[in-house]
Amino acid sequence: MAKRANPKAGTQVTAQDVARTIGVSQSTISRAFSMTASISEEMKHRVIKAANKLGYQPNVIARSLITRQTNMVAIVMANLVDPFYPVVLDELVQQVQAAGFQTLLFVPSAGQKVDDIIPNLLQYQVDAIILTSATISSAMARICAARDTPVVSFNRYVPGLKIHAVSSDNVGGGRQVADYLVATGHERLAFVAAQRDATTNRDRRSGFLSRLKQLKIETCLQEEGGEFSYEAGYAAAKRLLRQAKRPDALFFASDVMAFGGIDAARELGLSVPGDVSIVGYDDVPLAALPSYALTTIRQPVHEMAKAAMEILGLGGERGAASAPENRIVRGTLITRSSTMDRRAARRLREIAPA
Amino acid sequence: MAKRANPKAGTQVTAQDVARTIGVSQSTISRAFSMTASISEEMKHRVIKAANKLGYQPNVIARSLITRQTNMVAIVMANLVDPFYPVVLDELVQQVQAAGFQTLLFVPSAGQKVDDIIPNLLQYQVDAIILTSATISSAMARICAARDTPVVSFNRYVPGLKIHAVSSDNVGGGRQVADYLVATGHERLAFVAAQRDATTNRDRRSGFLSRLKQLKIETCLQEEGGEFSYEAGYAAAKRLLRQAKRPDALFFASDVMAFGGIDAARELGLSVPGDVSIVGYDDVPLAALPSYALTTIRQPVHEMAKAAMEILGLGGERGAASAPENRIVRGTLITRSSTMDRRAARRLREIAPA
DNA sequence: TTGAAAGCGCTACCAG
DNA sequence: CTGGTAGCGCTTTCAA
Repeated sequence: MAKRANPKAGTQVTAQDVARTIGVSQSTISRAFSMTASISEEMKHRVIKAANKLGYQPNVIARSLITRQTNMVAIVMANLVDPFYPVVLDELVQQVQAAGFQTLLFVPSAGQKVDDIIPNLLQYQVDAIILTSATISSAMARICAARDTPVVSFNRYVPGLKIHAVSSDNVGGGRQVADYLVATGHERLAFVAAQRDATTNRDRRSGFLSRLKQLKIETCLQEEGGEFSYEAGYAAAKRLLRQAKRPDALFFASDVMAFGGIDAARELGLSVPGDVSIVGYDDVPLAALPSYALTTIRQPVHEMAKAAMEILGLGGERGAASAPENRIVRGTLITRSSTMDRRAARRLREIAPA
Repeated sequence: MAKRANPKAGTQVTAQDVARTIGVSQSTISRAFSMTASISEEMKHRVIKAANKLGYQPNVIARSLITRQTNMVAIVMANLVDPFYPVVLDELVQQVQAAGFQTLLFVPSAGQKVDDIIPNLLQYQVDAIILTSATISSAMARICAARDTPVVSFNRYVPGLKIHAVSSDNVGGGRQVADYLVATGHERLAFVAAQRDATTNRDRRSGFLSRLKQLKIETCLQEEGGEFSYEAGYAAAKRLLRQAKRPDALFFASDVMAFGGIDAARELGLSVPGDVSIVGYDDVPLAALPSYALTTIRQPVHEMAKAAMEILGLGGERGAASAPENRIVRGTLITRSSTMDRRAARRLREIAPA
């Protein structure tokens, strides 16, 4: 017989204890804490009272062993530094909790591959996995599928990979920016890219460039930022703005990059938007502050999180989608004072030249 | 007999399955995945090979039922909006993971009391609880104590409450700011407070004010911000800076408040630091950017997290502290260009008056 | 070193 | 509606 091996043993009040004190069976205690089981109101009250007196709380770990549901959702956050991600995490966690689930958070440490941590999460028998800006191998996707653990990739997708994905309409966002900058009379445009392989980066860029081509705008410089970071945006902007024929509008792959771009421009003695317009992507909280007042595409984080929950079967009607779904939610252009209408300025100059 | 009630059943490969395929007992499989149990190298290899082929992964949920250790640490984050908290969360999660634990994250939704969610976490049998900028009642503290679940309050403490606490030296930080502002020739100082009951707010303020008194500086305005928010800082600064005899230095209870203060000053046509010096508290990443370049007290987040882990017994040597510990880590003054030396400026004016 | 068996705390089935 | 009982997948004695 297994005798109390652990010093902590005995600390916990079990259903058995409650059962004994009021002289009923342990099953009855279980029923009192179940929504579905049938139990008389009177008995339920007796149980609850005794439970409270003893400080009994059902052990959900033991429960999950039988129900095969831990009610835990794993969230893998590849990045917490970019201010966009706290927003995403907040939204995700709120919705997970609202659906009655707990969040098991994992932040890969530097150099740790997401593939390596999935088995860990699986061992914890999580009911679903949400990957933000991270990807897994198709082998790992298969392992998750074999265990019936749905996986959704948030803010990124991998064509051909058989997991669900939710992202905002990055191609459409790029197009919106192109339309807007052209409509406001910008003539020498530039796109500052981030990680080559990130779908967010690729789609924003291709939407932007293809629309410019449609609009017969020929001059679009492209600069590799390398990363979605302030420093990358800063360095790229410096390079672009020091050119002889410098661009009159810079579109950055993300807001933080754009912040770097604005600071770089100011450091060069250029006015934003007077000399150069700056556009970002995400609409992080900082973009709204007067110091940057950044024109940007707002990512519909709330809707994206909702879509993720639905796909995972944690939303309204339960039951995860079986075929890999790829949901795309449309963003909105938010215009602030990091951009301006150059036609008006030009007209003004024509009427009253300096 | 309980027959597979759940549709998901059968999906999982169990130790029993592995045992059958290589014709050994299930206990042997268990031993192969245990550090301590004695098993021959050869057998271990056989087991691991078979396990890999079948895709077997131990079910840690089942394990924890016996070991009474889930290896999960609950982190309660009252706030993810203030940019200081993502930094804290990142650090905390990294250290929790490095110690071999998983993070169960809880973000109270608007209006949700922390006391109400603790039972939830306890049901998940977490091994420890970390509360950031949140407090629980002494009744709840007692419940946790009765279950031997250590609780540490991070960046806040409640005198008299019997839980562990880790914070930075907020009194000392306030003092450092006072010393610095006085030494650099500021004469009309102001402190912008946040939540009255927050120990962070109280201590920073009392350190600041008491040192000023020691230094025989009489004029220190105090303004209630109300909250640790950009808007609160902005509004408070507007009120202070519109006064006839306006202050020449503002010390805000936090960085985000200070950002609001800087923007307010600029909106009023005042130069920072030319007309007014601004000091914050926390040293969030944004404080380092040129647009704000905020002088502030850097909170030693890494050291604070380390202290929390030690107290909880998750650090180097295991074993939680039994008596409530209150650890205080010292911060550092980081001077940037939101403040200036007014003595130099004054001397200059005396030599060559405008 | 290995196998057999008990049981962690709970749910789910079966009778009554 | 309630009690009895069989296990969820695992660790841990105890014997061999």
